[in-house]
Amino acid sequence: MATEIVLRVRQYNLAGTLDSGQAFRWQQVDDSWQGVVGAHAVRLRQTPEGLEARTQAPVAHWDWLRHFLQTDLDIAAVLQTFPADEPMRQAVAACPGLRLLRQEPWECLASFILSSTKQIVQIRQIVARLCEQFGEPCQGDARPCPSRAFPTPERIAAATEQELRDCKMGFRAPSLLAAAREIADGTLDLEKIRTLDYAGARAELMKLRGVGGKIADCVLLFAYGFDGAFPVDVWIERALQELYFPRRRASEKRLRHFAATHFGPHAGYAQQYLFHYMRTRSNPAAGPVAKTKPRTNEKS
DNA sequence: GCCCAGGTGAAGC
DNA sequence: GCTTCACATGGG
Repeated sequence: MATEIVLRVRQYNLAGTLDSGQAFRWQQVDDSWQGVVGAHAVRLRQTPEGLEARTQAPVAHWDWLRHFLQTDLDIAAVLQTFPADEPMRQAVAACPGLRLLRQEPWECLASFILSSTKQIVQIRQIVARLCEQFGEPCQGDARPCPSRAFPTPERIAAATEQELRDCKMGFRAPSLLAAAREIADGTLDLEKIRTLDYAGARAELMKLRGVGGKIADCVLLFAYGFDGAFPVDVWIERALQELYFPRRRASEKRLRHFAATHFGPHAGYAQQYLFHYMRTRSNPAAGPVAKTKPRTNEKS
């Protein structure tokens, strides 16, 4: 049993990865990142050797952490499959070592149900309230700040809509409640999703209220490892429009088709680099990003 | 105050 | 098929 390990890994940008809008429970504390993986409260730190991890309570092994962080993935091999165009080159250069995590499906699904038309900072706040309210405390001494596991579907299913709304999730509360109930009563089997192909898995998730194509793709990519899933949100739509179709307005359907054919077998990875690039390329001190509202056929 | 946010679903044409 | 709108809430 141990509480510390160093995971030797290269080309891993821990801060970029934990802060890139795929997971919502990681908080920077000094030079470390504090979060919860399953039932484990853990603190991570980037070192020259790799990633140093410290858990709140002793653990028998570290497979759960390697899996979550995907430290065994050959990122160089993934990058080689990206199209050799200028936007991708810049996106990768903007955050070398950016990775995809492999999250627990329920937590990922629930988090992204809560994500719609919310800024990432607000999603974090809602998820934090939800965990504080309904999550089981993690083992070990949690001072100074309490750490809790993500609440189970059963626990959420047992809550009232008003209790969920009290976590400030607004109109997303009925969707979260319905999803929790379907999983708790076995109507939806999140483990079975693993056995389906991409289209089948996506269709299965989209049966849930409040889960459309975008959220389904996020869950397929961030929790199930469908690398071809390519979530298109407002940032990615803007990225594709500006970087690949600068002269004419492309329909959403056209953008989706382009995304599905241009970025290769690890399109989801490419998407994450583009997303992070778009979100961070503007200098906050220089003011907001120029928001060009999509127009119908700008005259050049 | 105003605009927008890792959207979705329903209603209108 | 496409466009518009409501839906809660809060950051900037």
